[in-house]
Amino acid sequence: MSARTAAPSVKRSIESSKKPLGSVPTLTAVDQVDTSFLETLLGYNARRAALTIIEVFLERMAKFGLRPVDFSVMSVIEHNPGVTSRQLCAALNLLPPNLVGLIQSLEARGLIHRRPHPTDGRAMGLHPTPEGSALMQQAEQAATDLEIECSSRLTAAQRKTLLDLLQKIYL
Amino acid sequence: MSARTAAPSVKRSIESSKKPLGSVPTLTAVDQVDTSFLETLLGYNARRAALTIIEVFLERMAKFGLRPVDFSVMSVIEHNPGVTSRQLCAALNLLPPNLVGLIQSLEARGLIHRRPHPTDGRAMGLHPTPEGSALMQQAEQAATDLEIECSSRLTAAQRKTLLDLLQKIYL
DNA sequence: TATTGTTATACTCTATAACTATA
DNA sequence: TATAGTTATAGAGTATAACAATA
Repeated sequence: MSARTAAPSVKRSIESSKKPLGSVPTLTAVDQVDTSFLETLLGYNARRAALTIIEVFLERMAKFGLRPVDFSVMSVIEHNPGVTSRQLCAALNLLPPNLVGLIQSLEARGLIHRRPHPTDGRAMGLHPTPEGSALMQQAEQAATDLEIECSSRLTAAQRKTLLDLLQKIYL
Repeated sequence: MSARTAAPSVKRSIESSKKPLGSVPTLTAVDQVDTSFLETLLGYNARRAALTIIEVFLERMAKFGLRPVDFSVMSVIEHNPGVTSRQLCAALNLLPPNLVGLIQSLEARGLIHRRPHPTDGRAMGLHPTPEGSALMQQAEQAATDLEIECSSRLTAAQRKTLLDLLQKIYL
């Protein structure tokens, strides 16, 4: 790690590499940016990795009209027909107000429909339509494909390890 | 309750041939939400893990007045005095317009100052003030501490493995 | 002509408070 | 009283286009 002493390729008015506290600030140029400290932080690395994958996700999923959260919601509905909005929020860590428009949009597109909950009159069960199921079958395959591509520098065993370790953070 | 629990919490992928298409839609209740498919996706897991850590980050860093991006920017400036905005954008994957207000805010708080770049008249070198350096020394320690807490279910070796694997995704 | 920093702006995402109807 | 779903809205985060000064 080359954290402490900045490595200026272009030194103009530098006398020494140590920083006397009262001295006039030196005008240094940075040739290569050192991010080694940030790279020791899980939060930073997890966020950067997530955003990298999501960027590819957005491109590939555009043809399905599914953003990441749409995809997650549809996937949970597909695998849990009859799930309620409240359950979706708990499972995906979403806030109820932000789910309302999303659900309405999916219903308007004919991908899901809402039916009365069998026991709770306040709740609505969310079910995939045949069109929604067909779409998700394609979308989940596409998601799996792009994930493999994004982790092409990992072996299958490393990929599995990564999944397990990440889940130990948030589950 | 007497609900027909047609949706077991841990189930195989059944659906396709088992669902008579013309049948009356069943009103099913879901007891436990199955998110096993999403949990096979790196993007989903990385995002959930990142958000979990960032949530703690926001709490702990509030007393320093540093949000995640503020912290990242200050950390890079601290370890790379004289770095330019453009270099910051490249290193942290930020967009220049979004950095302007952030830099102005940090400067207004007396945490950094901007000085002419030694060779490029268009650019400004970003330098930490003594106050900024002092703040970051505390903030980086706090960040390291909370990271350790958030990964308390991981051994030191596992934590290192996780960092390495995440960097293979985005670096 | 290309790049740095900047302004203005729009769009998305996320968060909070409060309401309704049912439990 | 508590919960499910909803409405309205505010705030944060992220995106593109265009401009002036400098390379």
